Amino acid sequence: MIISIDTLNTSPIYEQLRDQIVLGIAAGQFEAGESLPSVRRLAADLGVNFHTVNKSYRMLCDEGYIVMDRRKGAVIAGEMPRNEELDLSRKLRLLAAEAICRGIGEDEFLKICGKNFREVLT
Amino acid sequence: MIISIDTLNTSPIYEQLRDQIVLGIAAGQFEAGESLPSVRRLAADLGVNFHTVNKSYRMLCDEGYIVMDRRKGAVIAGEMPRNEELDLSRKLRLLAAEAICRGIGEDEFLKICGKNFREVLT
Amino acid sequence: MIISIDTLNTSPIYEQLRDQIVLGIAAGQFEAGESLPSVRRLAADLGVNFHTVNKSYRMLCDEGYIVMDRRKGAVIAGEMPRNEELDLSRKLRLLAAEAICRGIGEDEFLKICGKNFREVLT
Amino acid sequence: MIISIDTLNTSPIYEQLRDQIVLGIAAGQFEAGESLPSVRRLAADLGVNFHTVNKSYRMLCDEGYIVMDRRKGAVIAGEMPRNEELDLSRKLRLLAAEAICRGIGEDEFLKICGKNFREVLT
DNA sequence: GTGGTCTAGACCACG
DNA sequence: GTGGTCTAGACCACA
Repeated sequence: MIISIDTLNTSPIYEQLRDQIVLGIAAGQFEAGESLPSVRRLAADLGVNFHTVNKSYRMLCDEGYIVMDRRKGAVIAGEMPRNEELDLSRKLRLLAAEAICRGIGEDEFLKICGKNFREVLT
Repeated sequence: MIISIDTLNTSPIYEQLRDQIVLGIAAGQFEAGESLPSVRRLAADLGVNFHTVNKSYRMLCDEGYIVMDRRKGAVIAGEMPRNEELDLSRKLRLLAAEAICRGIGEDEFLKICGKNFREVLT
Repeated sequence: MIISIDTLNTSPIYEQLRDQIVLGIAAGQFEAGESLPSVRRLAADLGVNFHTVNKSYRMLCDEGYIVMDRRKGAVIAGEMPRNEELDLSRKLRLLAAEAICRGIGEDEFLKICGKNFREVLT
Repeated sequence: MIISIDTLNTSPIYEQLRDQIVLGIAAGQFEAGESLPSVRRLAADLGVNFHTVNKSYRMLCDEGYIVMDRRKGAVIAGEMPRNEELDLSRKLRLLAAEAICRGIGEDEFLKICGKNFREVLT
């Protein structure tokens, strides 16, 4: 899996990392139980400090995407909890509002949603 | 329109403000050409620093939601540009990925999208 | 409130800090809503790095003892969740086992528990 | 006796092992003078490094739970010293503090203590 | 002035 | 060789 950092992006590196790994998991590029590269390894590869990668992993761990195994390092979680729908809804409403302000109707909005959903899987 | 800020929330106040105003515009609580409260007025009402409100207004202005008028202050824009689809898509893909990781399929995802779209309008 | 660090103690500084603050809250030395010293302030007072104090505060925050307020910094939480009984029980069973191995019976164990409970409040 | 280790657990394996053996001794699953499995045997059974088991045994030895016999290996100690009350009290105070913060009173705390004490013996 | 981010590098615990 | 802890210091975002 290819992970890249955009230094021009305003969002912090650890968040970019976290997002790309989530996208990778969703795309099926990682199997459940598979190990991610070690924090120091990935940090070296990306040319960032290992604390930064560590923070991403910690975040993914808190969110249930990965599990820190004492021996295998960071491992893709098997089953992920479904509780966080509230936050998904909150974010979706904001995106919907931005779309509405730009004159996008429900049908078109759903079409965009579907298109992006499928793009994740490719 | 009711705006509430949460200092416990991790997202900055100016962003919370900006988001709620966007939601308000989408819900039709403001007409095009209508004025928002003055920076100082809103700041006083919310009990926040007026620099904070100022930053929100500047943000909304940069994004095309409002225009700053020397006399009428912040005014809801008439027509808003549709350019930012790239960012909409980027955010949607991330939300889709998070949903996929939690076992939500395309149909259910679209149902959630539709539900939240309609909730904005109420 | 007096916080001290024992460099001879094997447990990490951030944990010692966390524990002492929990003891302080239980003893009523902090009111709900009261602010803790800023991370950098406390770090300077204790002669440790601010990241270390930061970690303690983050931990206390995750556990619900404090809340990070964007303006007031770290604030003692009003109501704390009661969910963590499982961990309390697990730890208690281990302590009980150690006591049993040393020939301490239930009555004496409970007497020790009560004594220490009351000592926290003083 | 059934010993299970959890590599996802944040506490080190040697400590998990040590804790479970202490619980086993308290529950009467070992007689004084009885031998524990050899370091290599237990390590193989659990699928862990034998250094890890070794460290647990050394720990138990230092604490007086077992004695290392050149022929019989690790043997459950006959009489265990009662000195460590200080540490017991320190840990109990912390648990009491956590309980107090969550609104648990002395009576309820003692009830929980008693319940867990008895559970160790079963 | 507050916390957040990031870097850099040291030492230790663990397995 | 892995992650965890701690230090030190820089810069930025926020209010």
